[in-house]
Amino acid sequence: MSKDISTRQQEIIEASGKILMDKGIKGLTTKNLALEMNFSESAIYRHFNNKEDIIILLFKALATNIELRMNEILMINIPATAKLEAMFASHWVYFIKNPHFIVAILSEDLFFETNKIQTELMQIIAIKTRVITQILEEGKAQNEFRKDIETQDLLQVIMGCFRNQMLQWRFSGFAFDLQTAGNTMTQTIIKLIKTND
Amino acid sequence: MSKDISTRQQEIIEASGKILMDKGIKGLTTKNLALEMNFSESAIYRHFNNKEDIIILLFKALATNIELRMNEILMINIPATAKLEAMFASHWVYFIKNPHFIVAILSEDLFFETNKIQTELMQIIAIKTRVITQILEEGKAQNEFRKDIETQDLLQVIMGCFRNQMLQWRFSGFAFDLQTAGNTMTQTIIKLIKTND
DNA sequence: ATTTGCAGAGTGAATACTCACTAACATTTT
DNA sequence: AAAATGTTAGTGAGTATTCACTCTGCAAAT
Repeated sequence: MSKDISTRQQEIIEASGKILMDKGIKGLTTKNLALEMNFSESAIYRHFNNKEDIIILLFKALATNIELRMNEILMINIPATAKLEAMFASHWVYFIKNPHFIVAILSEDLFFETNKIQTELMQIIAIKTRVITQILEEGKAQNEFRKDIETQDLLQVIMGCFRNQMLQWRFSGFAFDLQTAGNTMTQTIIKLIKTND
Repeated sequence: MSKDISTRQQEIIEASGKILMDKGIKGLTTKNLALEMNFSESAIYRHFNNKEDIIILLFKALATNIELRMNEILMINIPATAKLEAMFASHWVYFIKNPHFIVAILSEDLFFETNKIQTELMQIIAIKTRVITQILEEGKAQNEFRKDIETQDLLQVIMGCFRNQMLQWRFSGFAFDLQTAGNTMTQTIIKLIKTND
């Protein structure tokens, strides 16, 4: 139960990511994992106690990355609107590079698989909630965003739109340009929530 | 391959619904289904060719119901805003009564299971798209909704918010009052998309 | 000499589905 | 009315397959 991730563990969660992309959550089996790693099924258990731990490490990597990127954006001294744009843009870039995370994060079935996984996914949602809430409050304070709607409610709209965008991309088989579609969505949201001129 | 649904088939898809609620999509096995029906596993196959057909019939029932309810709302002679409210309200009532459909509809894994199921789910999305688009266009024509955002983009926002609301309800274990939360969400959306006074 | 990384063969449990057969009932023929 | 025939809805045992995971042993690195 060491906390450091070995290179082999890293390789295994990368292979898991590749499988998620190619065959979806149902394809993420020990057999396919061994096949992808070019070693036997039993070799997996030299590096992980069980399959759940692999998935948890995968989510931990995502959570760490999101937290890092988001905190960076929060610290820059720019208007809230620009922060919102930067936040979305950062996500599109990251998910285009790592689309397997979308497969994992959108799987409701995975969410209900075990308590540990559920906790890990909640953690990611909590991070996003915190960041968006902060940006919204900031924007309201600076008179960038309308104040006639509760921050809580605006948050739901933004989270919903974001998830919907990812879902559509995944359903399309990652066919369309997420960056373009994502930016359109971002501008739509900004139009909706900004103060009236 | 008769088109009419027998009472026994009806009972089976109802049992499927109950299982979806109690044990989620992973619990929907032939074993559990037989247990719920108080007969043997093999008896299932007297009424359905395979498990897929059960799920498809389940979705067909949902699609038929949505289409019926939505068309009814579209025909009433009320403002587009009221239609949007009525549409959402109708959904909350229906899903509170039939929460198992939420489990089914939110399962991405089910979506990617087979082509037939995918087609069936797409059908439901298509119906919703058509209805919301029509309401939005109507609202724009009547100067109820803002015209500076493409209908297509507003549609995405609404669909995203709706799905998000259902997802939260499901994640909470159907704990909170969907009607109250749903109405708040509806009012938020209306505030966002209505023309400025 | 011990640990590490792996292979190979295996485990039990679960999965959807099939098979031969049966009891109860309905319809048709005698 | 009685017998023959067919249908419907069920059983219980069994199928092949897949799943996550384990046990034993071996070779190479430390």
